[in-house]
Amino acid sequence: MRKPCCDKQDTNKGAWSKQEDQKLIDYIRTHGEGCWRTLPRDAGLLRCGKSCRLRWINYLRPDLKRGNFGEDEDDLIIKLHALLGNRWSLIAGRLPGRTDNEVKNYWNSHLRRKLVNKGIDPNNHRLVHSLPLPHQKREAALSATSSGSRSHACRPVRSLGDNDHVSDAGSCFEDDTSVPDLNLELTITVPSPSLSVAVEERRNNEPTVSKEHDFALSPALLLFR
DNA sequence: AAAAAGTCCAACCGCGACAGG
DNA sequence: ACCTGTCGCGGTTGGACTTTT
Repeated sequence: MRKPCCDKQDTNKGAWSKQEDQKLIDYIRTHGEGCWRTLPRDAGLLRCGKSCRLRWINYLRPDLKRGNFGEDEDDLIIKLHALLGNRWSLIAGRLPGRTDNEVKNYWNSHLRRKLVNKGIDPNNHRLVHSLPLPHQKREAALSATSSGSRSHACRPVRSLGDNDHVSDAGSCFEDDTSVPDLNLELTITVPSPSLSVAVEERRNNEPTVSKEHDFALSPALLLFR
């Protein structure tokens, strides 16, 4: 049995108050991020570290770009999802000012439906052969929302066997029914330091089976660099 | 106008990865 | 090599808000 991450009886849960936000902001401004475990106590917050981290990353960080997603961001998310699956942190990493939670929510509430309406299966980004009839569209769209069929989204097909072979890139584009117009080189222009680091690490070290790294040398993804 | 249904999003939970002892 | 603590991620939930009936 795993220990709880913190002493739950002494922590607040639910929505954050303005005072709590301010305490967290003030503390991080002074001391920087890090050591989420001790931060709540040091900052005088009755929250668990996880909760503080989440609040900061998803809501309080000064570099967050809030507001509606643009068409270009939509396209980019769809393309990255086709490539990476539900690895929201990686996808968000390509969208400056967006968080993984925000991207995930946006995908589940908007983009899934958008794809379904275009006759594309959001799970594997392939064209659905029999497009829904107009009266069926709404039903299909609804069933694709987060509250409809929660989860079961696309994971890139991988064969992580003993040799750690990765086949992410081809997973969603294996046949002619996949989304045909992906042009990652044109769309993605700003190299991510973190991704570059990941790739460099992978080059310098022994291969490891790691969530951060296992896609890094995928041929298609090397286009990002 | 009110109830029901649908949507959105902040926050929580559980798990895996990883570092350090 | 194993254990433990911490962090980060993705899945899921709860409830506020909006739209439809």
